[in-house]
Amino acid sequence: MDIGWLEDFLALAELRNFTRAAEFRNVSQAAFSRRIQSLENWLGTGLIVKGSQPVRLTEAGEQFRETAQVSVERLLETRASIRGSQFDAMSQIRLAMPNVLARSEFKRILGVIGPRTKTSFSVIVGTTSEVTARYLAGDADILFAHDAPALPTHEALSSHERLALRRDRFLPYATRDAAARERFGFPGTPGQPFPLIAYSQRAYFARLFEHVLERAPHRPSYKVTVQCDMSDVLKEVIVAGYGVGWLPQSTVDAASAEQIAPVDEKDWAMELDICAFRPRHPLGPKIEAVWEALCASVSQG
Amino acid sequence: MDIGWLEDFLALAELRNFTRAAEFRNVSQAAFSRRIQSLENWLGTGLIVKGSQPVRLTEAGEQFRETAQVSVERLLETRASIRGSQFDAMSQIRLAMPNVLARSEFKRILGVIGPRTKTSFSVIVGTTSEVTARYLAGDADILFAHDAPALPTHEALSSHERLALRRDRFLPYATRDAAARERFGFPGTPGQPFPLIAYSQRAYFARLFEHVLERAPHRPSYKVTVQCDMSDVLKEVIVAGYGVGWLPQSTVDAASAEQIAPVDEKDWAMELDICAFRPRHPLGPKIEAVWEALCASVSQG
DNA sequence: CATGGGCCATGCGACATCCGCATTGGACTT
DNA sequence: AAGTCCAATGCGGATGTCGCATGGCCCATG
Repeated sequence: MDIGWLEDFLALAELRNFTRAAEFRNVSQAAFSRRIQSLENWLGTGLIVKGSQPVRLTEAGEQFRETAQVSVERLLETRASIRGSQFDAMSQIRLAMPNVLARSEFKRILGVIGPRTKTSFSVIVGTTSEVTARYLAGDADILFAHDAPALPTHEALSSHERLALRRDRFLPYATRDAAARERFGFPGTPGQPFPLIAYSQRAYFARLFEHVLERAPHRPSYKVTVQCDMSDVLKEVIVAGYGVGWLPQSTVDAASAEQIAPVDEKDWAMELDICAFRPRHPLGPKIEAVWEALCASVSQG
Repeated sequence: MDIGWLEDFLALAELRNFTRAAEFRNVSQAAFSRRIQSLENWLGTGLIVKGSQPVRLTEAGEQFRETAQVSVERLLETRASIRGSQFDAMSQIRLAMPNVLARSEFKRILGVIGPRTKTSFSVIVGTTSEVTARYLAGDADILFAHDAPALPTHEALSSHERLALRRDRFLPYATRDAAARERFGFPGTPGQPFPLIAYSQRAYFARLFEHVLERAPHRPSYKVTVQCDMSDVLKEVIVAGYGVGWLPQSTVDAASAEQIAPVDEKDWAMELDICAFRPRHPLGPKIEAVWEALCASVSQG
């Protein structure tokens, strides 16, 4: 029996919906459903009332929920405590950040925290949801991520300390070539869709994009030209003139800025923060020093 | 993180020896070692002091031991409790027994318990260690097994209720063919080994056999002819005249008794019990009724 | 100091499990 | 009655785990 199953069950008991709970737990709905079945099989009894909407727990499910909660909490707390007492001897600090920040921001972050500490760093990179899950699972000490207050990266991060390092903007870019920009016709009309360089379905930026559309003056019409979950790849495609795509301003360096420019900033941009997250409990002197350096860099401007 | 890892760690903390703990947990030493590593990796710190003999826990290990103990106990207790409250609705009673008992004793057992209950039975069969492990893991309600008080089937069974159903004897058999028996020369001498039909290394009966040898008047010399972990297979080989092999008397039915007979019973036999085991906590009305039927069958003779 | 035995770690190939995708089956809504 | 939302399941592929065999280490013993 995996304690991940317990966490799955707790998420399901909380959200009362397999699909949302699966999303929360960062697995497919299919896998999630089977994990709950595995847990029921281990217990030897059903936890969920079949064919009820929304999900309801059986009597056994209610009884088990408390034990699951207590056990998971105790195990995770003990792990955190042990890790905390080991921090002095810890050889390296583990940072997690999505690919886009690893490329555009890591140098800056290292400039802030590097000089003040003698430890080495281990950097976990991947998609936003991947690194967030790994941070929440305790695989990293500090998480860096884009985060819009209106659209949190992950609900579970709300119980963590959040430090906005600096402002960023998420806005549409296109090549500077006037003829191409004219041809795209952004933001388009229902009859004339513009070519969109889009994020993959599950990416955090895809959710941000949806959010932008919902708050826009009108729903534009578009046709997806290229889809990918890495901003840097999308940027290259935009540079090559294949269409319009949303990028965090921070990823557009001087070289790229010569080739691409924002389109119609006013209505289609979204403010967001580049944030650092850390657990609220003490993390040992070295990591605390790093965190203080981050805080200081913010307050100093 | 699997709670099996926690049970592994608790066994190791208790026994202070990887090899014994692995045996206790019914896995290879290699797998056991890797599971401890997995747990250490999940915790992010070492639990075992490297290069110490016997095994010693680190400070973190001592700290984690208590949490592991509490969490495992709580989870298993809650499972048992939930299962207990579900017993009325339980469709079938789960019996576990080694192959040899499934073939020779199940009919008798069913004759005792079958008439008094209306539920159906699910029978888990396998090697003794397999079914014992599954019973201990909660996959069965009642375990049937051979058990010699001097050589318990599994240490963990000592905390379970034990009911000796009837006596059995573990003793050497050979074909009735006089010429062959003469040729075997059992119990042999250092110079003239007898042909042994032996149990596989890890089988419970292999341990019993070793125990018999240790208590025998002299250490005989033998040569393994055939090795297998199923008594019934060994019996066929003995019938075919390939050598001498130890069998539980209960497996020798009338048909076999015409072809094989014990050899030198006095010094090479061992008394053992055919036992039923059950957890000490209440198990619900149906299973309690079965247990009472078993008890009654013993006291009535 | 050399040797042997007990003990834990690891390379390797085989096997089981778990995952994601796509789809089905079922209940409820419009 | 068609549409929508939701959980369960068949299937192919990836990932992890196992046992076996072996290697390296320490310690006890001659």
